[in-house]
Amino acid sequence: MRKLTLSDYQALAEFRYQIRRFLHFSEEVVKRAGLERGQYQLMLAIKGMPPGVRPRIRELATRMQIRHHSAVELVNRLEAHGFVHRTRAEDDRREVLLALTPKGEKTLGELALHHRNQLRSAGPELVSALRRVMREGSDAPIRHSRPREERTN
Amino acid sequence: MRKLTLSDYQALAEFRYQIRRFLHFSEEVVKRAGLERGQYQLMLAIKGMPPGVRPRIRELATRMQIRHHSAVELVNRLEAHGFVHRTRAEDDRREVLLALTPKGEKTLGELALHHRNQLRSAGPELVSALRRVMREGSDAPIRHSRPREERTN
DNA sequence: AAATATTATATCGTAAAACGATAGATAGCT
DNA sequence: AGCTATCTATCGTTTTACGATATAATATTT
Repeated sequence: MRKLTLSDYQALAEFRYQIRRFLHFSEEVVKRAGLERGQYQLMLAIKGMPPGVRPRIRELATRMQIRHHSAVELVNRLEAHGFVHRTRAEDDRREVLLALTPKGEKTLGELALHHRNQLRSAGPELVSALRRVMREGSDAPIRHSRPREERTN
Repeated sequence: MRKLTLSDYQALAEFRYQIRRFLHFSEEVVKRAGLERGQYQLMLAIKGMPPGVRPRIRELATRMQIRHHSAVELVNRLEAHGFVHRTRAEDDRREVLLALTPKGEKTLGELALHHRNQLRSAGPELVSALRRVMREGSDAPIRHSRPREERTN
């Protein structure tokens, strides 16, 4: 808990590497489909919104962990390209509700499928990298006597 | 395999959310320490480089999944702030080897500790979100008869 | 009901991080 | 030696998010 060992650093670095690999993959696929990286994620957030939550701008901003006005800009671009459309909420007319257009549905469907497949194959490595971060330097003392073989590939 | 169910989308979206939460946390902590977000990661990559690999620019670019010249710029800024220093490799004088300065070591140490603690607490959610992505829509048919309760919190 | 505060969305100018194109320097090959 | 590949660097640009600020609708207070 006090200080980190070299193995801790390696675990953290490996985890970061795995995340960046996934994100990099994502960016590639998304760009090849003609979208910005955030656009896919926002569409996914709309479609995959937890049940019972209305897809407002603010809600999406939270899910994206960005400021609401950054979400606005993203939605502007998505709408301009016909992936999404806005509708004012009837009850609270400040709210703007987002929905995917058929075009958006189609594009999202293809991209999401790619992503799931990628995660199916890259998932285990990601999990084990994270597990190692969580495990390293735990209360249980590290067995220096028999260092575990860590394979990078 | 063919098409995605709503549950698939929710799983993917939840996973993305968890990742963004972690990255957002990271960015906050890093910025509060006066660094850019990439700077911590690059220092981590130097320190946590797999054993036997020399910390060249190119190697770090790979680990960061960015172009080498983006890594160059990052290193420029890191060096300018005294976190890192370059040395030419003796044998191959094209190579630039990176090393952390004492200041860099100290800053990295603190940040890495925060990150590990965060991953200790947020890790399980991340793992389960990923697990769900991997599991959903598997060969095993989905039991529509008794829908599983998914809790979001 | 008017005044005020709060919440939701939007606009504008700016900054940071990465990129593409390109250059320069060293090493390896024939 | 000359050609090619590799490693690092520079420059100008794009992208993405941000801060500051604005507008509109709703809620609260007096």
